Amino acid sequence: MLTYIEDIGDNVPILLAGPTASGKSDIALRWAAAQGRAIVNADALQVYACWRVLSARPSLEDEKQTSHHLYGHVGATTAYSAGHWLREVAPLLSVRPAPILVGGTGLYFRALTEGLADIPPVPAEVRAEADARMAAEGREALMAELDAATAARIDTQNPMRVQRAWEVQRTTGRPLSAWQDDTPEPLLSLSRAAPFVLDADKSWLNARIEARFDLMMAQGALEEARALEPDWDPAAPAAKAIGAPELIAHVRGEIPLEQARAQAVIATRQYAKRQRTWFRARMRDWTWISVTT
RNA sequence: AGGGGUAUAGCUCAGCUGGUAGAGCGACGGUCUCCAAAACCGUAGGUCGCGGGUUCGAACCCUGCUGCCCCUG
Repeated sequence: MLTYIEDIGDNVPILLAGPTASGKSDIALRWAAAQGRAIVNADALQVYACWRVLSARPSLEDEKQTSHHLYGHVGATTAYSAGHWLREVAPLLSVRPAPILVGGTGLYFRALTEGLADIPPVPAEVRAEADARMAAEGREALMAELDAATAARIDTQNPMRVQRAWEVQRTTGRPLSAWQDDTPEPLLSLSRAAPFVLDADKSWLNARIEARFDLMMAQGALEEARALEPDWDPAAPAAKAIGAPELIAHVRGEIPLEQARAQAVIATRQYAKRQRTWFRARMRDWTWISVTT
Protein backbone atom coordinates (compact mmCIF):
# COMPACT_ATOMS: atom_id res chain seq x y z
CA MET A 1 0.00 0.00 0.00
CA LEU A 2 2.88 2.35 0.72
CA THR A 3 4.21 1.88 -2.80
CA TYR A 4 1.41 4.07 -4.05
CA ILE A 5 2.87 7.14 -2.39
CA GLU A 6 6.62 6.50 -2.50
CA ASP A 7 7.31 8.93 -5.31
CA ILE A 8 4.96 11.69 -4.33
CA GLY A 9 6.71 14.97 -3.64
CA ASP A 10 6.55 16.81 -0.34
CA ASN A 11 4.66 19.65 -1.94
CA VAL A 12 1.96 17.45 -3.47
CA PRO A 13 -1.13 16.92 -1.33
CA ILE A 14 -2.54 13.42 -1.28
CA LEU A 15 -6.28 13.00 -1.70
CA LEU A 16 -7.88 9.81 -0.46
CA ALA A 17 -11.57 9.25 -1.14
CA GLY A 18 -13.54 6.11 -0.51
CA PRO A 19 -16.91 4.81 0.51
CA THR A 20 -17.88 4.60 4.15
CA ALA A 21 -16.31 1.68 6.03
CA SER A 22 -13.76 1.05 3.29
CA GLY A 23 -10.83 1.62 5.64
CA LYS A 24 -9.77 5.08 4.45
CA SER A 25 -8.70 6.34 7.84
CA ASP A 26 -6.39 3.42 8.51
CA ILE A 27 -4.64 3.82 5.19
CA ALA A 28 -4.35 7.56 5.67
CA LEU A 29 -2.81 7.03 9.08
CA ARG A 30 -0.21 4.63 7.71
CA TRP A 31 0.64 6.94 4.84
CA ALA A 32 0.84 9.94 7.13
CA ALA A 33 3.13 8.14 9.55
CA ALA A 34 5.41 7.01 6.75
CA GLN A 35 5.92 10.48 5.33
CA GLY A 36 5.27 12.78 8.25
CA ARG A 37 2.21 14.28 6.65
CA ALA A 38 -0.74 15.70 8.52
CA ILE A 39 -4.24 14.33 8.01
CA VAL A 40 -7.10 16.60 7.00
CA ASN A 41 -10.71 15.55 7.18
CA ALA A 42 -12.79 15.63 4.00
CA ASP A 43 -15.96 14.22 5.44
CA ALA A 44 -19.05 16.29 6.06
CA LEU A 45 -20.05 14.58 9.28
CA GLN A 46 -16.77 13.97 10.99
CA VAL A 47 -16.50 17.68 11.65
CA TYR A 48 -19.14 17.43 14.36
CA ALA A 49 -17.87 17.16 17.89
CA CYS A 50 -20.70 15.05 19.26
CA TRP A 51 -20.15 11.96 17.14
CA ARG A 52 -16.64 10.58 17.44
CA VAL A 53 -17.73 6.96 17.51
CA LEU A 54 -20.86 7.12 15.37
CA SER A 55 -19.16 9.06 12.59
CA ALA A 56 -16.13 6.75 12.72
CA ARG A 57 -13.73 9.54 13.49
CA PRO A 58 -10.10 8.69 14.26
CA SER A 59 -9.61 7.73 17.89
CA LEU A 60 -7.78 9.82 20.46
CA GLU A 61 -4.78 7.51 20.14
CA ASP A 62 -4.77 7.99 16.36
CA GLU A 63 -4.89 11.72 16.82
CA LYS A 64 -1.88 11.52 19.12
CA GLN A 65 0.17 9.70 16.50
CA THR A 66 -0.31 12.20 13.71
CA SER A 67 -1.73 15.69 13.56
CA HIS A 68 -5.34 15.69 12.46
CA HIS A 69 -7.29 18.71 11.22
CA LEU A 70 -10.98 19.56 10.80
CA TYR A 71 -12.20 16.69 12.91
CA GLY A 72 -14.87 17.24 15.55
CA HIS A 73 -14.28 20.98 15.66
CA VAL A 74 -17.89 22.01 14.95
CA GLY A 75 -20.80 22.08 17.38
CA ALA A 76 -23.84 19.93 16.75
CA THR A 77 -26.07 22.87 15.91
CA THR A 78 -23.57 24.88 13.88
CA ALA A 79 -24.16 25.16 10.16
CA TYR A 80 -21.38 23.76 8.04
CA SER A 81 -21.03 23.20 4.32
CA ALA A 82 -18.69 22.64 1.43
CA GLY A 83 -17.91 26.36 1.47
CA HIS A 84 -16.96 26.36 5.14
CA TRP A 85 -14.80 23.35 4.57
CA LEU A 86 -13.03 24.85 1.58
CA ARG A 87 -12.18 28.01 3.50
CA GLU A 88 -10.74 25.94 6.34
CA VAL A 89 -8.77 23.65 4.06
CA ALA A 90 -7.05 26.44 2.13
CA PRO A 91 -4.40 27.37 4.73
CA LEU A 92 -3.66 23.72 5.48
CA LEU A 93 -2.56 23.00 1.92
CA SER A 94 0.56 25.12 2.14
CA VAL A 95 2.11 23.15 5.01
CA ARG A 96 5.07 20.91 4.12
CA PRO A 97 5.05 18.06 3.76
CA ALA A 98 1.65 18.59 2.17
CA PRO A 99 -1.21 16.88 3.98
CA ILE A 100 -3.34 13.87 3.21
CA LEU A 101 -6.97 14.83 2.72
CA VAL A 102 -9.17 11.86 3.53
CA GLY A 103 -12.91 11.48 3.49
CA GLY A 104 -16.01 10.29 1.76
CA THR A 105 -17.70 13.50 0.75
CA GLY A 106 -17.41 13.71 -3.01
CA LEU A 107 -18.76 17.23 -3.14
CA TYR A 108 -15.94 18.51 -0.94
CA PHE A 109 -13.29 16.96 -3.17
CA ARG A 110 -15.02 18.36 -6.19
CA ALA A 111 -15.15 21.84 -4.67
CA LEU A 112 -11.44 21.57 -3.95
CA THR A 113 -10.25 20.26 -7.29
CA GLU A 114 -12.78 21.77 -9.70
CA GLY A 115 -13.69 24.99 -7.93
CA LEU A 116 -16.71 26.25 -6.08
CA ALA A 117 -18.64 29.42 -6.77
CA ASP A 118 -17.44 32.01 -4.28
CA ILE A 119 -20.79 32.70 -2.65
CA PRO A 120 -20.94 34.30 0.80
CA PRO A 121 -22.38 32.12 3.57
CA VAL A 122 -26.14 32.28 3.95
CA PRO A 123 -27.01 33.93 7.29
CA ALA A 124 -29.01 31.86 9.76
CA GLU A 125 -31.96 34.25 9.46
CA VAL A 126 -32.23 33.67 5.73
CA ARG A 127 -32.03 29.92 6.25
CA ALA A 128 -34.77 30.17 8.84
CA GLU A 129 -36.90 32.27 6.54
CA ALA A 130 -36.41 29.78 3.71
CA ASP A 131 -37.21 26.85 5.99
CA ALA A 132 -40.42 28.54 7.10
CA ARG A 133 -41.54 29.44 3.63
CA MET A 134 -40.68 26.03 2.30
CA ALA A 135 -42.78 24.42 5.00
CA ALA A 136 -45.68 26.81 4.60
CA GLU A 137 -45.77 27.42 0.85
CA GLY A 138 -43.70 24.64 -0.68
CA ARG A 139 -40.91 24.77 -3.20
CA GLU A 140 -43.15 26.05 -5.98
CA ALA A 141 -43.41 29.39 -4.22
CA LEU A 142 -39.65 29.78 -3.90
CA MET A 143 -39.13 28.56 -7.44
CA ALA A 144 -41.38 31.29 -8.73
CA GLU A 145 -38.95 33.85 -7.35
CA LEU A 146 -35.91 32.44 -9.15
CA ASP A 147 -34.50 33.78 -12.40
CA ALA A 148 -34.91 31.72 -15.54
CA ALA A 149 -31.23 30.85 -15.91
CA THR A 150 -31.01 29.43 -12.41
CA ALA A 151 -34.34 27.63 -12.72
CA ALA A 152 -33.14 25.96 -15.90
CA ARG A 153 -29.95 24.78 -14.26
CA ILE A 154 -31.09 23.28 -10.97
CA ASP A 155 -33.16 20.19 -10.26
CA THR A 156 -36.48 21.90 -9.68
CA GLN A 157 -37.92 18.77 -8.09
CA ASN A 158 -35.30 18.82 -5.41
CA PRO A 159 -36.41 21.06 -2.54
CA MET A 160 -32.87 21.41 -1.19
CA ARG A 161 -31.54 22.72 -4.51
CA VAL A 162 -34.46 25.08 -4.94
CA GLN A 163 -34.04 26.41 -1.43
CA ARG A 164 -30.30 26.85 -1.93
CA ALA A 165 -30.85 28.88 -5.10
CA TRP A 166 -33.45 31.02 -3.35
CA GLU A 167 -31.22 31.59 -0.32
CA VAL A 168 -28.34 32.75 -2.51
CA GLN A 169 -30.60 35.12 -4.40
CA ARG A 170 -32.09 36.41 -1.17
CA THR A 171 -28.74 36.84 0.57
CA THR A 172 -26.69 38.36 -2.23
CA GLY A 173 -29.30 39.83 -4.54
CA ARG A 174 -27.58 37.97 -7.35
CA PRO A 175 -28.76 34.80 -9.10
CA LEU A 176 -27.08 31.52 -8.25
CA SER A 177 -26.45 30.98 -11.95
CA ALA A 178 -24.45 34.22 -12.14
CA TRP A 179 -22.33 33.22 -9.18
CA GLN A 180 -21.70 29.80 -10.66
CA ASP A 181 -20.70 31.32 -14.00
CA ASP A 182 -18.03 33.22 -12.07
CA THR A 183 -16.62 30.17 -10.37
CA PRO A 184 -12.95 30.80 -9.59
CA GLU A 185 -10.09 28.46 -10.39
CA PRO A 186 -9.90 25.47 -8.07
CA LEU A 187 -7.84 25.74 -4.91
CA LEU A 188 -6.00 22.58 -5.88
CA SER A 189 -6.25 21.28 -9.41
CA LEU A 190 -6.08 17.54 -9.79
CA SER A 191 -2.79 17.82 -11.63
CA ARG A 192 -1.10 19.30 -8.58
CA ALA A 193 -2.38 16.58 -6.26
CA ALA A 194 -2.06 12.82 -5.92
CA PRO A 195 -5.67 11.62 -5.94
CA PHE A 196 -6.72 8.12 -4.88
CA VAL A 197 -10.10 6.42 -4.57
CA LEU A 198 -10.64 3.22 -2.69
CA ASP A 199 -12.58 0.68 -4.70
CA ALA A 200 -14.45 -1.74 -2.50
CA ASP A 201 -16.54 -4.65 -3.70
CA LYS A 202 -20.15 -4.17 -2.71
CA SER A 203 -20.73 -7.38 -0.82
CA TRP A 204 -17.40 -7.02 0.96
CA LEU A 205 -18.30 -3.50 1.97
CA ASN A 206 -21.82 -4.44 3.09
CA ALA A 207 -20.38 -7.01 5.45
CA ARG A 208 -17.93 -4.43 6.81
CA ILE A 209 -20.71 -1.91 7.29
CA GLU A 210 -22.63 -4.35 9.45
CA ALA A 211 -19.60 -5.37 11.45
CA ARG A 212 -18.62 -1.75 11.94
CA PHE A 213 -21.99 -0.84 13.41
CA ASP A 214 -21.50 -3.51 16.06
CA LEU A 215 -18.02 -2.19 16.67
CA MET A 216 -19.41 1.30 17.12
CA MET A 217 -21.86 -0.01 19.66
CA ALA A 218 -19.02 -1.70 21.51
CA GLN A 219 -17.05 1.54 21.45
CA GLY A 220 -19.83 3.60 22.96
CA ALA A 221 -22.06 4.88 20.17
CA LEU A 222 -25.07 4.46 22.40
CA GLU A 223 -23.45 6.58 25.10
CA GLU A 224 -22.91 9.33 22.55
CA ALA A 225 -26.58 9.17 21.68
CA ARG A 226 -27.57 9.27 25.35
CA ALA A 227 -25.38 12.29 25.92
CA LEU A 228 -27.01 14.13 23.05
CA GLU A 229 -30.59 12.98 23.64
CA PRO A 230 -31.66 15.77 26.03
CA ASP A 231 -30.74 18.38 23.41
CA TRP A 232 -31.75 16.31 20.42
CA ASP A 233 -32.96 18.39 17.52
CA PRO A 234 -33.72 16.34 14.41
CA ALA A 235 -33.21 19.46 12.29
CA ALA A 236 -29.73 20.17 13.65
CA PRO A 237 -26.83 19.64 11.24
CA ALA A 238 -25.27 16.87 13.32
CA ALA A 239 -28.59 15.02 13.39
CA LYS A 240 -27.88 13.87 9.85
CA ALA A 241 -25.35 11.34 11.05
CA ILE A 242 -26.44 7.94 9.86
CA GLY A 243 -27.62 5.95 12.83
CA ALA A 244 -28.21 9.04 14.97
CA PRO A 245 -32.01 9.23 14.62
CA GLU A 246 -32.18 5.47 15.08
CA LEU A 247 -30.06 5.41 18.24
CA ILE A 248 -31.90 8.39 19.70
CA ALA A 249 -35.20 6.63 19.05
CA HIS A 250 -33.88 3.59 20.86
CA VAL A 251 -32.54 5.63 23.78
CA ARG A 252 -36.02 7.07 24.09
CA GLY A 253 -37.50 3.59 24.17
CA GLU A 254 -39.34 4.04 20.89
CA ILE A 255 -37.72 1.17 19.02
CA PRO A 256 -35.76 -1.93 20.04
CA LEU A 257 -32.00 -1.88 19.51
CA GLU A 258 -32.21 -4.59 16.88
CA GLN A 259 -34.46 -2.36 14.80
CA ALA A 260 -32.18 0.63 15.24
CA ARG A 261 -29.28 -1.49 14.12
CA ALA A 262 -31.10 -2.82 11.07
CA GLN A 263 -32.21 0.65 9.97
CA ALA A 264 -28.80 2.19 10.51
CA VAL A 265 -27.12 -0.56 8.52
CA ILE A 266 -29.55 -0.13 5.63
CA ALA A 267 -29.07 3.64 5.62
CA THR A 268 -25.31 3.16 5.59
CA ARG A 269 -25.50 0.75 2.66
CA GLN A 270 -27.62 3.22 0.74
CA TYR A 271 -25.13 5.96 1.51
CA ALA A 272 -22.27 3.80 0.26
CA LYS A 273 -24.17 3.24 -2.96
CA ARG A 274 -24.54 7.00 -3.47
CA GLN A 275 -20.81 7.40 -2.87
CA ARG A 276 -19.99 4.71 -5.41
CA THR A 277 -22.19 6.41 -7.96
CA TRP A 278 -20.47 9.73 -7.36
CA PHE A 279 -16.96 8.31 -7.45
CA ARG A 280 -17.60 6.28 -10.59
CA ALA A 281 -18.98 9.30 -12.40
CA ARG A 282 -16.68 12.03 -11.08
CA MET A 283 -13.41 10.38 -10.17
CA ARG A 284 -12.61 8.47 -13.33
CA ASP A 285 -9.21 10.16 -13.54
CA TRP A 286 -8.21 9.35 -9.98
CA THR A 287 -6.05 6.38 -9.14
CA TRP A 288 -8.28 3.54 -8.03
CA ILE A 289 -7.04 1.21 -5.32
CA SER A 290 -8.86 -2.03 -4.72
CA VAL A 291 -9.21 -2.78 -1.03
CA THR A 292 -11.25 -5.93 -1.43
CA THR A 293 -8.98 -8.65 -0.22
C1' A B 1 -58.40 -33.42 18.51
C1' G B 2 -62.51 -29.76 17.72
C1' G B 3 -63.86 -24.55 16.45
C1' G B 4 -62.38 -19.91 14.25
C1' G B 5 -58.95 -16.99 11.37
C1' U B 6 -55.20 -16.43 7.73
C1' A B 7 -52.12 -17.62 3.31
C1' U B 8 -51.12 -11.71 -2.61
C1' A B 9 -43.69 -8.65 -4.86
C1' G B 10 -37.63 -9.88 -0.57
C1' C B 11 -40.72 -7.60 3.99
C1' U B 12 -45.49 -5.32 5.93
C1' C B 13 -49.96 -5.12 3.77
C1' A B 14 -54.27 -2.97 -0.09
C1' G B 15 -57.34 -5.21 -3.67
C1' C B 16 -65.25 -2.43 -3.77
C1' U B 17 -71.00 -6.61 -5.34
C1' G B 18 -65.95 -12.30 -9.69
C1' G B 19 -63.38 -8.96 -15.46
C1' U B 20 -55.95 -12.28 -14.94
C1' A B 21 -53.08 -7.26 -9.24
C1' G B 22 -51.28 -2.18 -6.32
C1' A B 23 -48.79 0.75 -2.15
C1' G B 24 -45.03 1.61 1.47
C1' C B 25 -40.33 -0.19 2.77
C1' G B 26 -36.24 -2.86 0.72
C1' A B 27 -33.26 -4.04 -3.80
C1' C B 28 -31.04 -2.14 -8.31
C1' G B 29 -29.51 2.10 -11.52
C1' G B 30 -28.82 7.34 -11.95
C1' U B 31 -28.55 12.95 -10.78
C1' C B 32 -26.26 16.62 -7.83
C1' U B 33 -21.26 23.90 -7.90
C1' C B 34 -22.00 25.05 -0.60
C1' C B 35 -27.56 21.41 4.73
C1' A B 36 -24.07 16.25 0.48
C1' A B 37 -23.76 10.57 6.08
C1' A B 38 -28.30 15.83 2.55
C1' A B 39 -32.02 16.07 -1.25
C1' C B 40 -33.89 14.22 -5.75
C1' C B 41 -35.08 11.02 -10.26
C1' G B 42 -35.79 6.26 -12.49
C1' U B 43 -36.12 0.61 -13.01
C1' A B 44 -37.20 -4.39 -11.89
C1' G B 45 -39.73 -8.08 -8.82
C1' G B 46 -45.86 -11.69 -8.12
C1' U B 47 -47.82 -19.31 -12.07
C1' C B 48 -52.20 -14.11 -5.94
C1' G B 49 -49.91 -21.45 -0.63
C1' C B 50 -51.04 -26.27 -3.62
C1' G B 51 -54.92 -29.39 -6.18
C1' G B 52 -59.86 -29.82 -7.89
C1' G B 53 -64.68 -27.44 -9.09
C1' U B 54 -68.46 -23.45 -10.54
C1' U B 55 -68.26 -19.55 -14.44
C1' C B 56 -67.55 -16.80 -20.92
C1' G B 57 -64.08 -15.15 -17.09
C1' A B 58 -61.63 -16.47 -10.17
C1' A B 59 -56.73 -13.23 -5.92
C1' C B 60 -62.01 -12.79 -4.97
C1' C B 61 -67.25 -18.15 -4.90
C1' C B 62 -67.37 -23.84 -3.49
C1' U B 63 -64.21 -27.97 -2.02
C1' G B 64 -59.80 -31.05 -0.45
C1' C B 65 -54.82 -30.62 1.27
C1' U B 66 -50.67 -28.00 3.52
C1' G B 67 -48.39 -24.02 6.61
C1' C B 68 -49.03 -20.30 10.31
C1' C B 69 -52.08 -17.71 14.30
C1' C B 70 -56.02 -17.65 18.13
C1' C B 71 -59.69 -20.20 21.23
C1' U B 72 -61.45 -24.76 23.48
C1' G B 73 -60.05 -29.59 25.23
